[in-house]
Amino acid sequence: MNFWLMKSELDVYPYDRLVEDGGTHWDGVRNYQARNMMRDDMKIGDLVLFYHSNCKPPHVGGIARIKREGYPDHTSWDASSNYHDPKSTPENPRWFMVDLDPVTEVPPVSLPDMRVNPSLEGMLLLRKGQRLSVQPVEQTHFEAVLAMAGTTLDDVLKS
DNA sequence: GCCAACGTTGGC
DNA sequence: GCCAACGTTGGC
Repeated sequence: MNFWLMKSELDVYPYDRLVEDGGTHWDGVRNYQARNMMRDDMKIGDLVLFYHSNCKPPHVGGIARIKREGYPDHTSWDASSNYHDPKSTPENPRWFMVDLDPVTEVPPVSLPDMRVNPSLEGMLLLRKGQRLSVQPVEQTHFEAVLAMAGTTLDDVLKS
């Protein structure tokens, strides 16, 4: 199993919405690194730290799970979509997405708290200047974030 | 609102 | 294939 972090702006698509919707397809990612991870590396059952960006403070607010592996992002060839890319077609899709399910909400684990936790040293999220909205997370880091939220991997897997 | 970091675009 | 210009991300 692999572990990931996915960013969502709090006022655009918060974890609450993922719960209300009973899962969602993660459309609109238009970055090649992020695309490659969604298309090639994310597997059903992988766990995701759901990260709220653009809020004070930014924080992990929930855990999600990959429900469906990478497939073409249909919004990329939808001319009426904000995410439209004229270079992407159904025959030759350029962008991919995955489906996510909510697993459990967690008490907010804030970015400043994560920054000062020695067990998170080296975590991609904490690197200066990183902007990737989809990131791999090492299992030790994933578990350390869960510990900060007062839970464990075992508990999450059972929920 | 600022701006550093980074990715993309397009002229050459 | 280089690189300047530009746009975006996202913390602060």
